[in-house]
Amino acid sequence: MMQSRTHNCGQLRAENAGQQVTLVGWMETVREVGANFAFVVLRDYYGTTQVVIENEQMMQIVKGLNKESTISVTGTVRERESKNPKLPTGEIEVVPEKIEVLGKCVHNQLPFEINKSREADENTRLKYRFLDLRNPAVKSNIVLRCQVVAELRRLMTEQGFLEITTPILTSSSPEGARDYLVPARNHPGKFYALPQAPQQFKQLLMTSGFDRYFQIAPCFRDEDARADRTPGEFYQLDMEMAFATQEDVLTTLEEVLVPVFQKFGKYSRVSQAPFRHIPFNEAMERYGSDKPDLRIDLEIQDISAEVQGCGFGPFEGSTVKAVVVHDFNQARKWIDKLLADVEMQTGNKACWVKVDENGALTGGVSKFLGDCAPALTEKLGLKPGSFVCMAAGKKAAAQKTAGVIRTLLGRRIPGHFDEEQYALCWIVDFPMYELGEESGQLEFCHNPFSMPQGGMQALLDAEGDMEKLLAINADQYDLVVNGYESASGAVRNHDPEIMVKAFQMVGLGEEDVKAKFPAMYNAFTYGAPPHAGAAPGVDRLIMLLTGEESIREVITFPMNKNAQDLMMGAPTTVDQSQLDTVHIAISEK
RNA sequence: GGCCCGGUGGUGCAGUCGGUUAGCACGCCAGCCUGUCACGCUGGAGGUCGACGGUUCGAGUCCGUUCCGGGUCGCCA
Repeated sequence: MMQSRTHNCGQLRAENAGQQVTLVGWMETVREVGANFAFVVLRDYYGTTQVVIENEQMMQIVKGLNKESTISVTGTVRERESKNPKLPTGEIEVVPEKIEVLGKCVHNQLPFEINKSREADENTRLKYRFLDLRNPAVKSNIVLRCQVVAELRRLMTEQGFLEITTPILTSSSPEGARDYLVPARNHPGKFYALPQAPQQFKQLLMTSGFDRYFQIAPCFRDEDARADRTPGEFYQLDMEMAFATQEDVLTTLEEVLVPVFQKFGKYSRVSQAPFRHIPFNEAMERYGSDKPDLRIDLEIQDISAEVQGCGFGPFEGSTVKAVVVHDFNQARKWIDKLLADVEMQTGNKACWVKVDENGALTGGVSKFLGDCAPALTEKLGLKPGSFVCMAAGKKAAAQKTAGVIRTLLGRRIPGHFDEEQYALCWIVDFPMYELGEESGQLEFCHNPFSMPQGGMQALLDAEGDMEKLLAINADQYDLVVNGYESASGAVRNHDPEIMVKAFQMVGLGEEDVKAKFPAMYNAFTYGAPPHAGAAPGVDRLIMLLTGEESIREVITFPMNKNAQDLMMGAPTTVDQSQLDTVHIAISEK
């Protein structure tokens, strides 16, 4: 029977000297400094405490154990002869009378050293995640995550929101990401789907009269990973408000998020509410992205008019965007790296010119731009030492490429990136429709749940006029923090007639609405409240708070890029009998 | 699926122009050490250099193919 601990390993101080204590934990290191004389560092969740070994009996026990074994140490607290001011428990040590082995580590060679696990190969870390998490530096992100989630719940609840859980086994939704499917045993050939988001359920809750809903909601999407996007599953602070406007939602979220960034953030500077509102089109023009990093002070300028007719093929008839940096003194090699990185990240080529000491264009594509040099100099405010990086193409491609140029230049050239802060903004007025890249047809830009600005009248006015349709905006908004999309939301379309009309614009009709969203459409015909909501991503929020660049650092048991859980071995094959039960046959190919 | 980067003892890395026995740090093992705390000192074990094929007198190094990982584009209503 294990003896209960009297203290934890982060607790004992000089005033405890003389007390009889029992500590438990992992044997982190053994420093042998003499015959039958050694220091053992005992580690638990709370901290570390030094145990001093002074006799042969204790030495025998310790030497028979591998590091990372769990032990119980009962003994006397003693003030240290040589104190360590760097450690909270550095004033004392425990002189053991009894050491009990609780759980042996039978491996004398660990896959990595616990305190340096962050440097180890990621696959190894993920396979041995339980060891990786013993590292306090790894564990602290998860602890912070728990605290943030608790705080989010507290703040939401304080504002009158109810946390309501919604089904995990539900029906496949026809749009959006790929679904994770679960075969239905009792219904051969039919499938449940895991929810990509509780979108329809929360809107149904609004029609049920729950005024303010939230949920720390698991969401499942079968899409490929990124550094900031875990494959498979992630969590959102999903919320929705009845009889609410866009401003009601934004204000509510500002009241929740500002304190969280202030309390838990790595940086002390946080944008104060109300955050800047940037219309989508303006964001694309000035920053080349709908998730601009406002810590970078560079902006994109349009030089399409200035470079027309200069004779440089790629610029003719194209939209041309430029980012200018003054007092530029990087070498050619640096510029080549920049261009290569832009091409890698966007698939589009960028080009450049510099301004020499006489104010003339030089280098890069300067020989093509001679005729328009005065116009460019005027437009961009060029002066000796200026560097201009340009992107050309269709409007959207040029904007996007220039956006990457802006980010890379801003981060690489000193003086343009004020990193240590949280710069928050709302991107608003997203277009309702867009032209499909492949189809060339009108499509919903984001999702069909959003209310078009101007409602039914706007749709009627624009009907049949592609230009006007493309100009219709939705009451849809994203929260952007330091260049990351951190939340997405909208004022929903709660009116079945407007919903049908909105679908008609993309060549669909009432039957399609009913087929795709049967429950919601039906519910809305029974008197629906206008409602609006949003869903901040929890994982990304924790990433921002901790300053981690990989989302896997803030997930307790993450999968790798290929959506495999290396620790559990998922996904796995299953017995034929299990397959038979759910009516699944595996094809050979 | 495309593109970029990487793969060298348990871990992290170096390895020049293709040339002797593949080097360093940490970890591991043994010995020494009574105040360490990134303990120190001495010695030792541990590697089919991701895999296959090619060029060559000779390949960790060059070429081709392939596998694996990360990043990115597509994708993510």
